[in-house]
Amino acid sequence: MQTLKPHERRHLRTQQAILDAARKLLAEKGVNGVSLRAIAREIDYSPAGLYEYFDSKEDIIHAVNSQGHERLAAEMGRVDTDLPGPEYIRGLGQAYIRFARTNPDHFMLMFTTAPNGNQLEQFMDEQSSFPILVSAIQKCIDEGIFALHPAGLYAMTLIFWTSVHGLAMLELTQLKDSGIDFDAINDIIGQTLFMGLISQNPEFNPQGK
Amino acid sequence: MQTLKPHERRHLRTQQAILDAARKLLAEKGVNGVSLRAIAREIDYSPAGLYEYFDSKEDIIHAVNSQGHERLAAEMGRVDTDLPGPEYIRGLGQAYIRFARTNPDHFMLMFTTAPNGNQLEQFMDEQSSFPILVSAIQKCIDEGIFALHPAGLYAMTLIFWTSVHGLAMLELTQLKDSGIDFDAINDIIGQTLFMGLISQNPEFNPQGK
DNA sequence: ATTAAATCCCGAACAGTGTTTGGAATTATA
DNA sequence: TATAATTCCAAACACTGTTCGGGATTTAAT
Repeated sequence: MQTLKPHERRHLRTQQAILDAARKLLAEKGVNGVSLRAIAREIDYSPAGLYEYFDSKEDIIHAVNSQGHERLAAEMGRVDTDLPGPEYIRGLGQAYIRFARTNPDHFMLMFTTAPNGNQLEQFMDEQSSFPILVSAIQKCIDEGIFALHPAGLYAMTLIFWTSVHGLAMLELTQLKDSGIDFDAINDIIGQTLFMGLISQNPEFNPQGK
Repeated sequence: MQTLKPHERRHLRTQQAILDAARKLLAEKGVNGVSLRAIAREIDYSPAGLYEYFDSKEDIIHAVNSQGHERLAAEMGRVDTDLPGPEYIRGLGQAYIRFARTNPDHFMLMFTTAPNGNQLEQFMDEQSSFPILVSAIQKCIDEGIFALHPAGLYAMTLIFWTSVHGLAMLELTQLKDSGIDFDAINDIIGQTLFMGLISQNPEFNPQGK
């Protein structure tokens, strides 16, 4: 009973083909290019045929977003975990922004669609981008660089996440084509947050700059 | 020649009626509720009639967004400018988040639509939210709390803007209904950025906490 | 092997969308 | 008073997500 029946494997494979086509259209034609008819054309189906695999277009989008978060987490997972806490966080932030820059439409879709109930818990709990960032903050605490903030570890993680997320969003929307060096800004923000958290640590106060 | 002709005033008034109807629908029915037919129905026009006042729906949305930025700037303008720099910045951040929370769909639309060429310059230059925040940072510099960062005043402003913007975006999307106290997080972020910038100021290093 | 059931897939249609066209009615200009 | 500009709309077009009905095909049960 461990292995799936043939028609179940085909079903899963077709589902994935639909998601792949949707992601391809998203990258090539933008959000408006992702229509059921375009997806169906891409994989040699009729529009009505897709409803055998997803109940609605919204479900397809949610599934695409879910896999998008997995990809984002995978990118962040490629950062060397042996790096010192500060440099690890920096690497994670760069990976986050690089993902947004490489997949702008996918990133925008992921973070403009409200999650689907349990999708929130999945995002916070499972092997996702947030827990990875949490572990990086914990690492800095373990190394004695940060003190555990009274508001808790998650609050400390949100400090970094909101900052890098806001920067990524603005780069893709309001400040697009502004000529701003977002990588430099990202470093400055990271540096500032760092000094801010270090200065709140009574056990760790290196003199000088 | 200073005063407009009657039909020009009517034209402007109808244009504004279209934008008001669009904003009303946006607030009441969400983004998908803003259709040309719904707008036309709201102001007793036919869908085709709207094209006498705007060339496309995209133009209407851009105009709505432009007025949205004016409203956001107006909200931030109500913060007492006589407050000390730090508290002034805090008030601006709270106004920003409050606007996003009060007009979620409008805020999302404003910051998910790429600006329209000169719309970017208008946003950076005119009496908009960004220059207001810039003045707040300048105030902290004038008060000797911050040192001017080598990357410039705008970069320093971006530090605060991206953080509060990212927090507002996450509150409306990924972390909606998460139960997180975003006002508390906002204070923590502001506090952390503060300590970070102060610690980079050689002229200002108050001992103790 | 034969029957019953589940799955797969699509043509056609429906209500909705933004947009264009052509012309009728109104208003402004000469 | 004649001409031109402006205002407004019914109708149609191409597109969207979705539903329905039924014809194949594949699976499960007898």
